[in-house]
Amino acid sequence: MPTSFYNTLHHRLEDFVPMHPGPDPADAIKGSQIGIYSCGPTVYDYAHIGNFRAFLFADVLRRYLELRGAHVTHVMNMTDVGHMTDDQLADGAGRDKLEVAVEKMKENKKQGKAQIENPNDPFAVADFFAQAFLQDARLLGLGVVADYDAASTDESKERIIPRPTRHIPEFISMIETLIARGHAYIGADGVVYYDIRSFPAYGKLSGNSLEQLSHGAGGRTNEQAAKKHPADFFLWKPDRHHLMRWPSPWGDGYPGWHIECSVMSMRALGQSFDLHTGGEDNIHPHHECEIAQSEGATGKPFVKYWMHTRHLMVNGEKMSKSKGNFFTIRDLTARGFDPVVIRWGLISTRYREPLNFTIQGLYEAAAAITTLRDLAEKLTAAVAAVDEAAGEGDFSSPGTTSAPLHELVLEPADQQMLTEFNLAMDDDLNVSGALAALFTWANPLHKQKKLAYRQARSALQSLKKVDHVLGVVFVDLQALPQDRQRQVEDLVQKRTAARQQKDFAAGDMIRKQLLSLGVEVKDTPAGTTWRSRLAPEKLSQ
RNA sequence: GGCCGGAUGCCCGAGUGGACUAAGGGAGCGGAUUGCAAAUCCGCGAUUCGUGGGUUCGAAUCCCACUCCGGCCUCCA
Repeated sequence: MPTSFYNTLHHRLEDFVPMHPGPDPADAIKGSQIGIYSCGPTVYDYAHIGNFRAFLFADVLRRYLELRGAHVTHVMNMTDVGHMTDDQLADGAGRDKLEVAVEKMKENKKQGKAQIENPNDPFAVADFFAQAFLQDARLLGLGVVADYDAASTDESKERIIPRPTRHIPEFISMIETLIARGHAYIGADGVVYYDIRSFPAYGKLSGNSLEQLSHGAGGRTNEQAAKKHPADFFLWKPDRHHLMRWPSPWGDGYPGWHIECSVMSMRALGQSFDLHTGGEDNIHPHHECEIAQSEGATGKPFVKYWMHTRHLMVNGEKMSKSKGNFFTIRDLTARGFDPVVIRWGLISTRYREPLNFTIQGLYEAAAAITTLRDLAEKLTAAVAAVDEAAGEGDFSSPGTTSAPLHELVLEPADQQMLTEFNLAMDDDLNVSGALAALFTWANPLHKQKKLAYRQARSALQSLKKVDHVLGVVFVDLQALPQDRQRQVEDLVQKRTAARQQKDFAAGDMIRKQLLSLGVEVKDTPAGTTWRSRLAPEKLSQ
């Protein structure tokens, strides 16, 4: 069963074979070294769920390859160079986006809701939103950010999540190379342009020909006397008045918005690497231009597999601020949805299908995750009971058990589930199909009253494996704030007291109160327990 | 105008020629359990896959036409 992905470069499903395969000829992914570069966020504002769909798709890809035994080096940029807002004059007219962000910050400061010390400093503004992004990404469990946090030096962090403003000299040097190799020229206006006619493959990724591009009916490839071809794009633009600017051989100015990914990806992953991901809007022009730049500069094939995710819709419409269907991660967590729910909502639809995001969908996600977490709890308890008796210690933390997890021989049912899960994932990351395999497996376990130790241990191990990809079961939920926790415990006690006196009306009232605090109680023969809900109380009509 | 996707039950969403009397999740309904809940258990629900043709022994799956929806074509994940 070959692993296949849809490669945008060739517009078809292709078997995935890593450039640096593992030792086993029957399974090239196991033990392979795989480089992935993902187009990351721009840090002019808070990232929204649409952005995160793209980042999470890359995360699922990366985690699945890890599950298959690959050593993945995952790189994601964070664009902090201000690019332009105006699409009518594509070659860098209009206002700088960071300039807009700076204005907004200044306005906030005036209104007393200052977010940073000096809102005039574009670097500080970019840094503010970069930190906000990292926070959101941690909540959603992006592996690349975990790598970043675990990295011990600034340089290693910079390889994992590079920031363009820290690599300007490298951009300049690549532009010089492109000029030297005849792929770039200085226009009559002093701007350095890429000469797309020097790179005949330009347009391959999006299925465009140069002919079509020059006659684009969108009318957006504006004729400019300074350029040789209307679709030539700029690499460096001298502009002494630009907010962020750096010295260069072509005058003080700023880089084009494609060069950063060419430079930073090759810097971390080498001149040729396996996978490059992004949103579908990146295909043209961004990735098209990246290929032209990178291959123009090195003369080598740049990326083997290009993967792009479809855009996200909200309630059947394009997400936009004016329609009121624009969500950030903090919007949703503030409403009481746990980040795991958001993660599930964004990954459970296959990346190449358009995703219609709804609040209803988040409730469904919460229900599905709760089922799996309940099962995990049951399995863990069954295993812990025996381990404790045998003095084997805590199974849930690897390394403390006498039998390391990876040496376990799995039960046939578990093995079958993993096989089916992988089969679906091998089919261009069919997450929905993979989840079906998981639930089909989970249901009988749920129903089973008593679990044998062997069975529970094997099942737990299997669930952990698939959760390496899903990242929603064996992760901590958002903790209640201290004061809220005390309030909850107090209420639970009051309820227990009321119930002991058979005052069920009072008890039920308190249960409702707890529900509105995001907490549900469970009465068992052993007593009352409570836990946080993954989704807020549904407003009843 | 060019290029590219999509349409499956109440909702989300697999399935791309025969094991489909269509996976899985959610919501719903009836019953068991419960002080009532939650969780769990048992049971129920698409003779049908946007519409119309065609190919085939056989189609959700292939072909043609049509309708509708969405994306990209130098802001965008």
